[in-house]
Amino acid sequence: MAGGVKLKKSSRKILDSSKQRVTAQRTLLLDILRRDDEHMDADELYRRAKQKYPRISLSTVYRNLQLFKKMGLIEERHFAEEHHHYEVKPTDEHQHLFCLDCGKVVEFACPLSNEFRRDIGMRYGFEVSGVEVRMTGLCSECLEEKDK
Amino acid sequence: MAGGVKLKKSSRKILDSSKQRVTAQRTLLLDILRRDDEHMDADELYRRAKQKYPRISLSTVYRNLQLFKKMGLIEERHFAEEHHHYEVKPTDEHQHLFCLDCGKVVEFACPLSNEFRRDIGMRYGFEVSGVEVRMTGLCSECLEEKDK
DNA sequence: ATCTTATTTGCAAATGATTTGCATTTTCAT
DNA sequence: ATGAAAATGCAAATCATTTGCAAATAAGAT
Repeated sequence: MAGGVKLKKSSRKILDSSKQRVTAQRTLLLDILRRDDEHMDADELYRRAKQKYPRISLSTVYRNLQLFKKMGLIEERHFAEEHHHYEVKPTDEHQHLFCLDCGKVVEFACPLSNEFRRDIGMRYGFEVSGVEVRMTGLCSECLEEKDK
Repeated sequence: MAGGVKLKKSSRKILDSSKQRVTAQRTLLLDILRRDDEHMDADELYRRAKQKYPRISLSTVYRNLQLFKKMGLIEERHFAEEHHHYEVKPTDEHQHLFCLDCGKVVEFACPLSNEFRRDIGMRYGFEVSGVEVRMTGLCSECLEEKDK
């Protein structure tokens, strides 16, 4: 198996079929985001992109993040820090739980959120398009750590 | 009834009894936050404080917001923007719904969140201390606006 | 009421994340 | 292949927030 990790559809194709210009940098960035799907921040993405394409600039990273966001490919998350994190738009909705001590982020499914969305939307006359649930606390490891 | 708007307990007392130094600036800032309880950002708080105390500096605002946060008096909200909003810690938990078009923020009660918190905490071995639900969408007015 | 010292303040400069202007390069439809 | 429109890299700008430092002030001891 030559090549690398597989992606269902090549990032090139995604870009091409949404009539966005296909540049090496843009394709690479989308590849990384789709392959290493974590909660990456702009700088981390930049560092990873540089490994393959050392001349890439941070502005290009930011500009493409904006584009992917507009295209609906990724979502921007506002965690407790001052910078943002991005993740490929999940087909299966999931929410975040994170540890205030070690910063670990756990994703969890939240089947209630749809029901919920409808209920709240109705009540306030909103057409709700997104639900985000963030829980914070201490993970088991950090709790143990504390008990010492 | 002379004076102004009433606060259950004076901000001065709150500060004093938690052995924080009571300065004019600090008291004023806490007063404003408690009185005009909205989702204020640092700059808005600064502007309002300057009306009473024109010499106050923005750093003082930021430094005291940090302090109030540590004291558990206020909470920092990370909305979609690049700056933060603050609100007096609500005794009754509530969540946020907001309009992507006009920016309006609606608070709603979310009785489910406690049930929820326990369930998720259990499942992942977390001791969950905070739940935040953010819904985004379009409010009725902006929806109408669109239909024109 | 005054002295003493640690804290807080205001200001200006620093920082960190993100954006922008511009000259150059690249893509893509012709 | 050619040219207009869009994307890139770089450096400088911007925006929110933080920090260093000297001067001002609060609170406890005298």
